[in-house]
Amino acid sequence: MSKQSRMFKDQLYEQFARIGKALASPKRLELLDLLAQGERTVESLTKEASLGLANCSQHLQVLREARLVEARKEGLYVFYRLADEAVGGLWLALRSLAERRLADIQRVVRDYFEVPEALEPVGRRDLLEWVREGHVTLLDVRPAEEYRAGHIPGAVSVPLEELERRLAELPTDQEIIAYCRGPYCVFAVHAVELLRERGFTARRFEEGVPEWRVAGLPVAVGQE
Amino acid sequence: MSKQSRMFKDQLYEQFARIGKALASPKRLELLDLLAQGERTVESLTKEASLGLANCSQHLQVLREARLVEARKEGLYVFYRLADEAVGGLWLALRSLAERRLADIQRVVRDYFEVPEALEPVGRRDLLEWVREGHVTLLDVRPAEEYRAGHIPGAVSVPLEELERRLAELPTDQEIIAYCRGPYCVFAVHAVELLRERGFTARRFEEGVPEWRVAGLPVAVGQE
DNA sequence: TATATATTTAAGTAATCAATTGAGTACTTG
DNA sequence: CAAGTACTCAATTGATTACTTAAATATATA
Repeated sequence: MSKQSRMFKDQLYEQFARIGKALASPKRLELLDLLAQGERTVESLTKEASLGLANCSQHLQVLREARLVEARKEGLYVFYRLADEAVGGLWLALRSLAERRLADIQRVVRDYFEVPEALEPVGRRDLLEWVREGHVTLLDVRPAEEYRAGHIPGAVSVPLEELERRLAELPTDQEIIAYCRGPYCVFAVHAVELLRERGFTARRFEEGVPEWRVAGLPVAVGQE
Repeated sequence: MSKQSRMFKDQLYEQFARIGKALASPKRLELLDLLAQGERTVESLTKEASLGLANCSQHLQVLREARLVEARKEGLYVFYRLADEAVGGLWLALRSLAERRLADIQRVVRDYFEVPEALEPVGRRDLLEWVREGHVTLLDVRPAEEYRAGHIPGAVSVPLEELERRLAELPTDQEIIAYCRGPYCVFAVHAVELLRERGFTARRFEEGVPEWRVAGLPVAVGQE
């Protein structure tokens, strides 16, 4: 092989590896996962991911240099967001490959979730239809900010924190389907537990908005 | 957030990062790219990727620990292959995101390829049909081994190395479409150059078998 | 059984990376 | 303009990583 051709390949794969390197840290993946819910400030990411502020900022720089995220400044705050819908897609592809191939993940999840729930998985199309026809109430239990950044059409926002004192708003004669950030988020699990304790019929929808978006389904933004 | 929940998340993202870390080295990405063409021995990967033998073996171990590749032993040789079709998919997703977001890639490619070719891109479905109806000759110019491991249905194998002395086998009254490993492989570019010099009508199809496979299109295996 | 080949493993070194600390910058509010 | 807040930058630490060389293992062949 020619020296030139080797140089070309080295440069090329070096570039591809910029993305790979950005994906090589658990904390950066957690940040990407959070950003897949919508844009957030550094401070809020810091708290949610249990990072030091400087450390978080540096991880975000790494993601930015790989062009996976972008930032905008508004007053004191810097809001970071995914640079492209395909970034969320890549993250989900990585996650789904890991789920399938790494037995340790299933072990970790089982140890923590231990929720046999036994709910038949809800299909996405079915869900949309049920909601549109008013047969079920779809509950988004994430923080209100994330709901505003994007939610499943027809969903009602009741953040987990407010759920207990807003139970009166919910129907007792209809099934409630709760969702949150995705399969590894516990918000919806807790919501379903609470709802069942209080006599509601409730179950969990395991997917989140990023999965929904990547599947090409409509995502609503803004207030209810 | 509870300490337990933090521990869960740390363990979970740690697992996802196993895949990310495996993708964090240019040489490993090059190995994945080669393996996407079909299984290969360590020695052959070593040469193709310009690596030291021990170094190559170690990179392959890293990929194996991330469960991205698998190995089988046959006599003296160890053959590595992608562990799962989704691994090829993930690699192509990463590559395509990089192509779109990293301006440096376009620069590197332009500097090296400088082939204005001006060929209208051939659609995949069209290509299949033309080949089936005998309107064009589809030429696979990769090493014969890679052809056997998987090729576009209807393609004829003439490795670039053998092309010059096998020109007589090719039609002069029909367009020849050459393809190789994918958009960054130069085999097909050189093949088209040679063919045109010798009076054939030829152009390049930029995709390779991995792209074809991931798109869900049929891939033929074995001899012609 | 001796020898050759393909691969892995071990040990060592230089480079890179994650996280922390403390200082510095940019912006807002009183 | 002074004080506070959000964020970034620089310097340091310890840990991980890439690559090399040399030795070890496994299989085939003479």
